[in-house]
Amino acid sequence: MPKLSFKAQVLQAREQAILDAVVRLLAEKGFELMTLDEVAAEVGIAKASLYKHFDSKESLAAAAMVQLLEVCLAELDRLASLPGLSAIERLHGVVRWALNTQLAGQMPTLPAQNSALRGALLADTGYLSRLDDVSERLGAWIVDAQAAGQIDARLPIELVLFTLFARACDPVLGVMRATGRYPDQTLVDWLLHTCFHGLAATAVALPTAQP
Amino acid sequence: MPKLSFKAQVLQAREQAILDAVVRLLAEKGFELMTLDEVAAEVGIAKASLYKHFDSKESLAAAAMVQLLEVCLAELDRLASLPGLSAIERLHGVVRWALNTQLAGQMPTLPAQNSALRGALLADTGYLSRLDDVSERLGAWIVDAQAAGQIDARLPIELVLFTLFARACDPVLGVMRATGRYPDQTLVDWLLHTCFHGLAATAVALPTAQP
DNA sequence: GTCTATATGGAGATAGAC
DNA sequence: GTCTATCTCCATATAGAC
Repeated sequence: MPKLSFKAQVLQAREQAILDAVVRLLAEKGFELMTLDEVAAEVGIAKASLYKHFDSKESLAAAAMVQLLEVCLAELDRLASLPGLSAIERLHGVVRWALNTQLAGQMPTLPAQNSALRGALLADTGYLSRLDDVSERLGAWIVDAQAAGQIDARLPIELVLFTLFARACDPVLGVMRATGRYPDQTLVDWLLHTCFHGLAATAVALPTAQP
Repeated sequence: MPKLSFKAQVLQAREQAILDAVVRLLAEKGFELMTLDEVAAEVGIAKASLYKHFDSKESLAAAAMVQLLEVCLAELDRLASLPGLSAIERLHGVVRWALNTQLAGQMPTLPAQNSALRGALLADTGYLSRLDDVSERLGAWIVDAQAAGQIDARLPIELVLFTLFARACDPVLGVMRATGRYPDQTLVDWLLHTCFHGLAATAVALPTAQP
């Protein structure tokens, strides 16, 4: 790739700072309640300057979602590269990563059916292609796990996939955390357990807290 | 109770129509995107007239949420009155009712942590007392189900309770429905199954579609 | 209580100097 | 590209006649 001038590097770093702030604010307040004034304030630039980097609030949020998917894809790469993991163990790893990302305040909730953001995302090919990529790779693991008798083969792949997406932003984590009664990693273990084994009593051991 | 004059009855019917519209719009678009113009249009009255019935958008939404909790309490009454049901069967019944309510477009999503609605709800004693009521009654069933070995006794009651609330508005239902590939009741059965038994393969039979 | 008309404020987006 | 200042729209909320 071409060498970037110092100025271009500064510019890119600023854009990165903007996207980080947007991801955080999307996770904290959601698209509707996030204001560009807040974004500008958090980055430390003028609101008007945001428009030199992005066309609109929607495109700004879409770029942030693309960045999140990139981070997700990197995690999928990491899990895929770990030797000796079964398909279900990789899926556990993804959910654990997602819940920890949520704990870190960096997991936006899924855009509601009616949000203005939804339309922008569906029109953004960069977003869609990465979403497809994530779905394809998770889908393959789901198929493998079903073949291995680890995921219920009576459930359609897409149901499993959407459920994993939904659990990544499960509001239960935030509400339970707000009680202040349990360590973060215990909550992650519990949610991981209820995601794959439900609320019913089972012979399955609860996962023990992992970093 | 005192007999209502005809005029008072008309007034009460109008308030009921308003609350129904608000519940529907809250379910469809959420609090932030719901506008009072829409509410007024749907009811067929002028926007200003809404303010003769309710002080603000927040109090209007809070009244709608109270109404939803009333419907929920009535369903809890109904399930409690059915003879011969075990605690877990009653909990299944509640989740099934919630999912069907969501299918009917009458289940608003939980207010986000940061929403202006949240503050209004936490300040509304009518809402809080009914929420406590629902929580108490579900909590008792959860304790019973844990004692009977039907709900995992290693999970705190509040975790189970919050999970049930979250599953009532699970976005997976709407997304799966949008694919148009599966009958509504099949989706309800699947979500009921994943709520209590998770995504993992089990020896448990899938629930068969119920009305 | 219901209406039409209006006030008010907030947030996305733009203008134009530097 | 960044800034200050401004425009514009839209949604909540209110005024005042009937």
